[in-house]
Formats: sequence, C-alpha cells, structure tokens
Amino acid sequence: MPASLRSNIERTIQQKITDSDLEKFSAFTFERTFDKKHHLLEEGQLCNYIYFIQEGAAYSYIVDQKGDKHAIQFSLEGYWISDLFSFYSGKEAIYNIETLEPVKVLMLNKENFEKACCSIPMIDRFFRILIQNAYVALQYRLAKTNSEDAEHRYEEFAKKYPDFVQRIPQYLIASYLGIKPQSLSRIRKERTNKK
Amino acid sequence: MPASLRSNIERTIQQKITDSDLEKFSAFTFERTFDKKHHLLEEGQLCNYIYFIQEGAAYSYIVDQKGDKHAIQFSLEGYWISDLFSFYSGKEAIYNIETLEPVKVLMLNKENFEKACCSIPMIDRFFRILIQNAYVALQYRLAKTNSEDAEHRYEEFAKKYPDFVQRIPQYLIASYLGIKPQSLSRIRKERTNKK
DNA sequence: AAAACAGGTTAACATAGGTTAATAAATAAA
DNA sequence: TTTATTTATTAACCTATGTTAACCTGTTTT
Repeated sequence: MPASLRSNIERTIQQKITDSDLEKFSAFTFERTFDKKHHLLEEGQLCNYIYFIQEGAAYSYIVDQKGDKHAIQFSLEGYWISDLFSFYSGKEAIYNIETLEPVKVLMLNKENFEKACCSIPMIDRFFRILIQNAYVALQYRLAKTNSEDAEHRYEEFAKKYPDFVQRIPQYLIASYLGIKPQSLSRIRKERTNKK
Repeated sequence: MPASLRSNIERTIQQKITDSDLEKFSAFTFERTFDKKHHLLEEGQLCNYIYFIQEGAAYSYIVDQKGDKHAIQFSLEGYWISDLFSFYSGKEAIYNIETLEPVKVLMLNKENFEKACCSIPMIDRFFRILIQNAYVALQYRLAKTNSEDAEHRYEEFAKKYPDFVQRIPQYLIASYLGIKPQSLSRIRKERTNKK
C-alpha cells in the first residue's frame, strides 16, 4: 500500500480512503520494475493493464504515416498511464507506451479492474472521477491547441508542469505541443532573450 | 421515453435496456424547447444540466482573448452536450453552449443525475461508458490535430460526420478544426479541383 | 423592395512554424 | 578516455495557414 497511491486516490475523490479499502484494492494490483526505454505497450498489441507509476517516468505516443512520434501523455510518479481505447474495447492498441526512466509500477489488469470497481465502491468512484478529470483536462488542452500559438502553449505547459520540463526530453515536449523540436528550440531562445 | 434516447443508451452500453429502467430514468429528466441561437449556457455561469438533443443542433465553444470563437463540440439529435467541467466541479463555466437550430432537449440536472446513477445501475454504467468513449475519441482527435495538416483533418471530419458538414456553418467547422474560415474555403476549393 | 445581416469566396500579402542540413553539446557505450 | 549515440541548437530557406479586405449570395428585417 504505497503512500503515493493513497494520496493519488484521496486527492482525486477529495476525501479519505480507509486502510481497509486501500488494502483490498492493493490486493488486485501487482508491482513490477522495468528498465529505461522499455515498451509497456506497443501499437497493435492488446492493452491489458493500467499502470500506476510509483517511481520513474513514462509516456504514450502515436506514430504517424511519416514515422514521426507524437507524444500523447506524460506520466511521472503518482500518475496513471494506459491506452484506454484498447483497455476498454479489447481492440488493438493504436498508441505505444514507453518508459523514459527506470520505473517501478503498480499494474492492474482488466479482470481485476472490474472486480475492484464492483467490490469497492470508493474505487469505482475513484476511477469514474479520474476519467472525468482526464476528459475535462483533455478538452481544455485541445481548446488551447486550437486557439493559441506554440509559444503560449509552451508557456502554459512549463508553468503547469515544471517538473516535466526538467525530466522529459525537449523533442518529446515539442511533439506533445504539436510542433517540431527545432521550433521549440527557437521559441525557448526568443523566450530567454525577452527575460 | 423517446426512442432516440433508448437507442443512444443501448448503442453505448451495447445491450438492451429494460422499459422499466428507461422509464425510471426518463422520470429524472424533463423536456424543453429552445429557439435557434439560444444560449443554453454562457461562460461564467454554473452549468447545472446535461442536455440530450432530441431534435435540432447545438454546439459548445470557447472564446479566446482576441474574441474569436473556437468550437469544442457539435451535437445533433441523439447526442449529449454539456460543460462537464462546470457540471462536475460546480465551478464557473469556461465554455458556452448555443443552439444552431430550434431544439427539443431532455434536461437532466445534477441532483437527478446523481439519483439516477445511484438508483439505476444500468444508467450508472451508461454514463461511465459514455465518458470513457468521449475521452478516447477526444484523445484521438487531439493526436490527429497534432500530427496531420488541416486538409487531412477536414477530410477525416467530412467522412466521419457527413451530416455535420450539411447542417453546421462552415466557419464553425473551421474553428473546430483549428483553422480560419478562409483557409477551409481554400481547402475545399483545392479538394473539388482534385476530384 | 430596400436595406441590413450572415455566411461564403477570392486574392494579395504576411508570418509562424516546417524542412533541411550542419554543428554542438550531452550522455552512454566501449 | 575515446568513441558512439542521442539530444539540442542554429541558420537559410520553404510552405501552409493567417490576415486583410473586397465582393458575392442568400436570408432576415424593415
């Protein structure tokens, strides 16, 4: 029962979770470690797990026709990551998930996910709120992508996720923002010139 | 108990819903009609409802600093629309929702939403799957926004939502795609030249 | 019917960001 | 430490999309 999981749950549902519920839930998960650059999921596979990052960093991405990667989501310790399309639908994944650093993760498979949601109302509630929040955040991100230029998007990103800027390669942040690494480099240069 | 609601629910949960459950749920909703160009929600208000469109069309949008509108979501009959950020959090809306045609809607307020989810497991399940699907679709849309040019995004949009192309003003489709109306007009011209 | 308005098109020009390619800096491997 | 490999920077040039502004069509309003 890692403290980071408890605080993730309590922050999400905005109330305390009992030790008993947390223990019950933990029993459905198992812990594993992976090296840096390990693929937790590759396009075309079935995504059987959702991952909670206890230590390290990972990200999901899609590869376009040209072969370019586009980062979808970054996850440091205390965040969840998965390909929910594949996980929920049972269809082949269109995204990849790869570690950026050695990670220690908690893994929850589909069967246990269902069991946990059915047997622990707090956990059911937790996952519902988790995805509600994710949806709302994603909608906002898309709205910003469609309404602001790359410079503003980077400013907002750097302000919102200062730790990501430290630990995630710049070319991946660029792709997350929908621009090329050279452009982000240019933006950062102009930015430091201003200040 | 409108047939369009039943089929929306059954398509989403991929199974039949009993008349009894549907009736119970319907009792939590009420029906209203609004004129064309009516604001169902304005930025700064609290979003107290989620709307199911029975007839007509509506859309949500955000206004940027320059005063430009950016369409977030379109809803024709058989679709839901709301500002889930405001609805879930109880905070002030950052989006607007406006009708594009006269509409007949079913409205479900927050209190009844909670009651329906607690008392009708099928409905709880329905809303969970609805938002899961919405999240997955949104993630895909963002991935495409970041990886494809405007022409491809429009092609995909027109193929996926041919009825939207018919009924929704082109300048709103442009803003949904993250471009200016003039650019969409240019894209459509080149497109017809090709064929 | 005239006027006003909303939506769409076109064209000339401007610009943010992409492309290519070379180099440098940082990190990992030998 | 030396050599690879990965990541970041820079610059010259290119292109898709934005900007401005004029015009057109169809639809409300008066």
